[in-house]
Amino acid sequence: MTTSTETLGVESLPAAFAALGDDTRWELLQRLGTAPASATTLAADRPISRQAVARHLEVLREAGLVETEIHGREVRYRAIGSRLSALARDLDLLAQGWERRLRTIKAAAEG
Amino acid sequence: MTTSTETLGVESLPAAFAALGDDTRWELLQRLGTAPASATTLAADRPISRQAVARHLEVLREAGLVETEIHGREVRYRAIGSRLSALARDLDLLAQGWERRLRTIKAAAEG
DNA sequence: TTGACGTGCAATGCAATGGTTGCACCAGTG
DNA sequence: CACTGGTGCAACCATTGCATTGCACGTCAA
Repeated sequence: MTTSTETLGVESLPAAFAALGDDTRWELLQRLGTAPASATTLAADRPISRQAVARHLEVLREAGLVETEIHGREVRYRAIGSRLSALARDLDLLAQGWERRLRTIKAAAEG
Repeated sequence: MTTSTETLGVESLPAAFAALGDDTRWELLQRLGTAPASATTLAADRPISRQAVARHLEVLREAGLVETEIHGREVRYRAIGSRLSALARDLDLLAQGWERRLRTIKAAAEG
């Protein structure tokens, strides 16, 4: 479970995608990929409230895409790159399987 | 735009994820990765109506994840593996960048 | 041509989601 | 201690999204 070749498991993929499928959340995640930050900090240069940001961060955390780090009285969030890598790996594996199978079917249909 | 190394562009990623972030849609997509099928066929062995399935398929089509193929009076949908591959590639690139940057920051903070 | 099947479109109901504000609480700092 | 700043929790509202049913249209087969 700690190797770099681990996968998320097909069951959890939709959940992860649901977390990534919101513009604000995606923007926040990208921002956290730059450097860790707190909900208050993130909300500062954004048109939405601190609570709204915190809610998004919680969703990302539940999806395993972000981790928290206590720093005094503030909670800093950081993106977990390895999770995204695992996601990418799973996707690619699926895609390859489909491509192969469907190519076979298509060839059979045309032949 | 037709090579196997193309990417989707960061802007369209959340949209694609939103399409993938629904359980029913994900299940349908996996089913289409097995073999092409029509909305009616797909709805047959599923607890939801044909119209609901059709709506999901439309979402997937708009996200560029499936393509249609007219066969007589029926519309068959097939999964587009290359799209998923492109998505995987984009994700992996982002993840790598984050991992590298955040590692640097973390090292600086601990040192 | 008639009947049956596959689609598409529209109106509707209900649940989930994303946003807000207000308040209470804890942890550092003067 | 008093104050300030960052969190967390709760109530509430508006919008979106998923599913439904009903109907109309086109197309293939008997």
